[in-house]
Amino acid sequence: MAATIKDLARESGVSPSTVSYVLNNGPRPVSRRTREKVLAIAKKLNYQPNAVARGLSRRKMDTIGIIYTYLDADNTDYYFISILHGILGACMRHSQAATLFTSHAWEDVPANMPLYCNGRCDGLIVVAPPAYSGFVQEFSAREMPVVVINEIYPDPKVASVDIDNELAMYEMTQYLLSLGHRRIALFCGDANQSSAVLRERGFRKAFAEAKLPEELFQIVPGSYRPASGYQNALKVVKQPEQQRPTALCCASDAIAAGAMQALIECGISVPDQMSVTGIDDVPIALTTAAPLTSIRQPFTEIGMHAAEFLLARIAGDATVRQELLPATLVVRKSSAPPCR
Amino acid sequence: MAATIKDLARESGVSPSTVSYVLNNGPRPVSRRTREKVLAIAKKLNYQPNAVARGLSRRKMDTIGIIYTYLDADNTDYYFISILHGILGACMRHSQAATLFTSHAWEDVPANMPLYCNGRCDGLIVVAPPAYSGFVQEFSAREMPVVVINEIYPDPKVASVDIDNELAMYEMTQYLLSLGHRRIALFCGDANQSSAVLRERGFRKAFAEAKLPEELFQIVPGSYRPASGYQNALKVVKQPEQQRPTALCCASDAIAAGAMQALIECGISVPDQMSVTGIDDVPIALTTAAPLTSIRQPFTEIGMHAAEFLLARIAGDATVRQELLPATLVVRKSSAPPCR
DNA sequence: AAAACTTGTCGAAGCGGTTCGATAAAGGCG
DNA sequence: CGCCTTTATCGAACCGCTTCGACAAGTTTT
Repeated sequence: MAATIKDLARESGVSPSTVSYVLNNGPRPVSRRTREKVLAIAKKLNYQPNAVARGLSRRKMDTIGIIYTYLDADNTDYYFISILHGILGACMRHSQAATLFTSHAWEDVPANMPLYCNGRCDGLIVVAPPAYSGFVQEFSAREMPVVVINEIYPDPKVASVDIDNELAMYEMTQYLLSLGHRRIALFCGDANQSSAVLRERGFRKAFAEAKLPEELFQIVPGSYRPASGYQNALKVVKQPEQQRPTALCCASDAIAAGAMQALIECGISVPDQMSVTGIDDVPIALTTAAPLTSIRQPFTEIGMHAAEFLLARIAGDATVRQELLPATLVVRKSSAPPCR
Repeated sequence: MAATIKDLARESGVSPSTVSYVLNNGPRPVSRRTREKVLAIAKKLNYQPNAVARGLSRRKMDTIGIIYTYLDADNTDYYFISILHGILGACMRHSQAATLFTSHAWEDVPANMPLYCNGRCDGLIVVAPPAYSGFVQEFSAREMPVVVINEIYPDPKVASVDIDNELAMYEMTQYLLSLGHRRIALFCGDANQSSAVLRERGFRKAFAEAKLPEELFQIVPGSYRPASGYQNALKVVKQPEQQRPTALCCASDAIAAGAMQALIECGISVPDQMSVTGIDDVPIALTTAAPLTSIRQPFTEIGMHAAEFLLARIAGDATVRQELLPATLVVRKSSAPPCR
């Protein structure tokens, strides 16, 4: 069995409390002789403090929880793992552990609320919940610090990290317009994600500012998955060539990859006959038939900042931050001026 | 503050121990009246047992740990997230939490040994460590149950889950030979992963059984990343057409995607001028210029089985299982008979 | 009817730490 | 040299829950 603080106390001839003071460097001073003796014995016994006992006593487990749902591997793989990487990096730097909570659907989350708040975690990061989910505020009611990733929560008391989705799509649309495209289709993401709503808004804004008539663009609802892009592309392709858009502006790289697959199958070459753009800049963007023009999301930073915010709040910092991180346009070969 | 078992006891006029018996259905019997009274109060106070106190008392946290390293997002994204999905699914079914431990390199893992064994976790899953890492056995020495994913550990006392890598590559090679290919290049994965070693062995075995001379195949060392496939493909392409292989048999889809990118850039069409195959069957296999012929790894099942094994051991089952899960060939458009 | 269980409950100890109050020894100061 | 402060240590209480021993009351067994 693992050595306990009592074993150390007995072996080194001092009381358990003194051992504790040595191990934690305080809060009471310890004489040099005692300190060295205890540390030597600790090393000899290969002592490791029990995190659970420590957590119970301090009411702090040095652990944060991460809540997400496994929607669809095609969609969430790179996105989630990169954010996770950012979160875990920050956790490691601060010697914190991370516990993962998953469920099949966001609807299951409220029922598990007690699970998240049973003392195991000191705070929570919620990754990409549906727009403005109500359960987020319940955590505050339970005095559980929370940071939301992937949307800026309307309640300024909820910390959140995201990119400026509206601006991102605004810039992408402007870029396509600057190439000379006039008829552009927007392939939207899941309407229940605030990112999808904001991206659509950015798209419309660019058109409005360019004073182009609404007839020129098509807003095609869908989801963030490749299948959505595939199906929507097939529909668009059926349109008579006069009305057909010259560019598909997709709300994600996954959508764009699906769309491009459909175009290839229909014998439409990218970018000669059709430009295609995505958002996210995930690895899939590099392996499509024509590498994707996209907007790079700083996933790792997003995760890292979220974790840093959360840890600061847990440590007592009362400021609630809501942060938009910069996203940058990456031009590749899937976009070109229209040939018509 | 959250209600404790003492609050319940006071409110319902019984002792804390009786409350505990009610909440846990035992181990002592409780009268129906008392039970109902306590449960009513618990509901009224929105009581949630503190997992940390419970864990300390029972010496069981209902948590498993997952150890992995974040090598490279291009490589590990889908692979890891799918395994994670399988693990978490099993955890949720058994009401267990999962804590993630990451580090930049496997070399850092031994130093963190105490962190993994400080009472936080009841057992560990190690995902894809370098071949036969020594630290795995240290866990056994600390009486910490462990399951290794991605290799069958030589020590039969270490539980492990994997596919039959040798057989998988053997079948893929046989398939290419059956198409009529004779000159085939194997693009290997990281030599320190046992999967890479076994896949190479399967490749050689197929050639040996077909009684084909060794001159016909080329074994090209590399890593599991796309860049490795890209660079190795560029080298292969430079060979005079007479000696150049007619098929690139890649040890992973990521390698194959990189290789295909290079072939496209060199104007070599797949599969007409060159067949390309992968292993893993991850989403990237569907978005390459020609969809990849690959071998499907049951990632989710691998994770699920690993978690089930681990939880069974934690629950007291002494049997140590080492399991090979079936992997299946998926033929797509990146492979065809050679044209020469 | 006494002995032997069973049922239902309580108090106390324990899990492995942290931390507060008390205390003794050592050092500083007028 | 007393008085006060600082330093170093100990014992005990506590974090919130589980579980064991004890015991009273009710139920069987012999």
